[in-house]
Amino acid sequence: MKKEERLVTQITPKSEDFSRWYVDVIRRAELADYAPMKGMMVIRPYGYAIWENIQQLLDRRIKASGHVNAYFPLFIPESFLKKEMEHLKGFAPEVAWVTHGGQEELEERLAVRPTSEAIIGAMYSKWIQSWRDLPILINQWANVVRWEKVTRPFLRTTEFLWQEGHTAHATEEEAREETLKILNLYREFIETELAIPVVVGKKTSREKFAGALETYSVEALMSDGRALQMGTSHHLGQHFSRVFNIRFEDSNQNLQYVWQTSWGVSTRLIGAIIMSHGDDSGLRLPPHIAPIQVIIVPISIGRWKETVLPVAVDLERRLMAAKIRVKLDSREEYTPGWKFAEYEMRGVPLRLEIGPKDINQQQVVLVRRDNGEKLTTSMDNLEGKITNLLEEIQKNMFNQALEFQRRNTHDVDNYEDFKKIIEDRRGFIRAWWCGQETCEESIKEETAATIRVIPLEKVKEGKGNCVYCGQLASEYVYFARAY
RNA sequence: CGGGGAGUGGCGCAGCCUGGUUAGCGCGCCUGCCUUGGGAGCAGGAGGUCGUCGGUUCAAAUCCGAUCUCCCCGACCA
Repeated sequence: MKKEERLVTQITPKSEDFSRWYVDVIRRAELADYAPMKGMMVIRPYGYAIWENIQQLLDRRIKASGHVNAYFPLFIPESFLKKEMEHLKGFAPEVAWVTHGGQEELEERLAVRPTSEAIIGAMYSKWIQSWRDLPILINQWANVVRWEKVTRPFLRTTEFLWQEGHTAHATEEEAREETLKILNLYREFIETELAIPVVVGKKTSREKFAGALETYSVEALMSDGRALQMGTSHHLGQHFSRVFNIRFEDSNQNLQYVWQTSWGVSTRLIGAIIMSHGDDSGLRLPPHIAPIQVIIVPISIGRWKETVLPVAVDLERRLMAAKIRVKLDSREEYTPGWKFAEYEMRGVPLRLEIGPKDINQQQVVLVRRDNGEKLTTSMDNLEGKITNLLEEIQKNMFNQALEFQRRNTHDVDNYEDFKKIIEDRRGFIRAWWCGQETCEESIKEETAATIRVIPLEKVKEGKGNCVYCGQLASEYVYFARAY
């Protein structure tokens, strides 16, 4: 959209200042607001509705793959957290502690969970005795607290909402299979429902979760060229089962430690939706998760209340019956033009305009948020047409994002190009890496880019020279500056 | 946590350097009239202990100190 045509003027243009644009969108679209405590935000109804849709669509998948939901305590005794040292070290700097109960000082401090491996591990040791008790496939929807130094709405807040899955298995193979199964579930969910293309793969040991054997992640490229980790799936090995003593007797009467996994996605996904799809006019929401999929704006001219409004009400009823999330904005105090701009900013995928002219012709005007296309269509089988159109918008948004990701993924074979691209254009950079942490570290220091993933699906076969040290390398990996 | 910038009605800002009596402007909000196919117009009106705490002074939005919060750039994380 050209500058002079911009109707949404309360938002800083994306090209001018991405960070301000991001915060403007969040506040103007009323997704969230800053709370009076550092790093904390209130998720407002419109933003929470998006989260509820995300929850619903993901929860369905989690359950369909054999998991069940449960709820564990918010507090974790310090001694539990201390059992796995690597885990403790990873989280210690950002744990909030409860030291008093009312006036009385506690015997033992309680951590406000930064994640629940410890408390869940402690419970699993009580629940698991036999191979017949396995696998345990539990998920919980919860809030966690991490005292981060730098915060940003949805991307990194002191408290955030997420789901965390925690499973226990009899064998390592089974645990690894579960880890990858969830990784794929996340990929499919994010691409299908959030319309965000991702790359999936394994984290380097430097980037893996504190206490995990292996960490896998789902990464996406935001429209400013920086990468965002959208979800992680960890193969925990037996680290936690050994310290929490989670043992079972197998069918050969041998006592064994279980193999575990944990995995999660958070309200950060909302940040990813904003940054992947948003434009200068504000949000663009994929239809699958949009709280309002269709906004009906009656054109209020003359005796519109007697002529236009009843038809609009009827259309709303019809679309609702067809399970479309529709809203009719019949407020008199705002002009149609104002409403057009307002719902564009809020990212509503489809606008339905209906005025006196349309009623004479038995038609409506539909305007797509994804590409601005305006089409006139008859009212016959409008439910069916809109249902199809929403699906088309969903797919188109994914394709637009995929096209962006492709254009901003660069294969490089020398460090000079690497530095130049990271500096000028950002995006994903794919290059050979020798596997040494020193190269990874040096690249990070010199370019601020990190290895996002070692992709599961090989991009290139064979071997090449490490982009940093030049030694023979067998991993072709994704680099990017990340959030 | 280091470097830079900023907090003034709901939002965006001016005023501060060079203290001075009723703290302005645009948008928004309220009332009325009139309008309504891309954020209408006119008239009237409400709303601010100038982030917070302390200090200097006859006098502080303005000067000094502390503190909190936000934004940007760097080291850690969903």
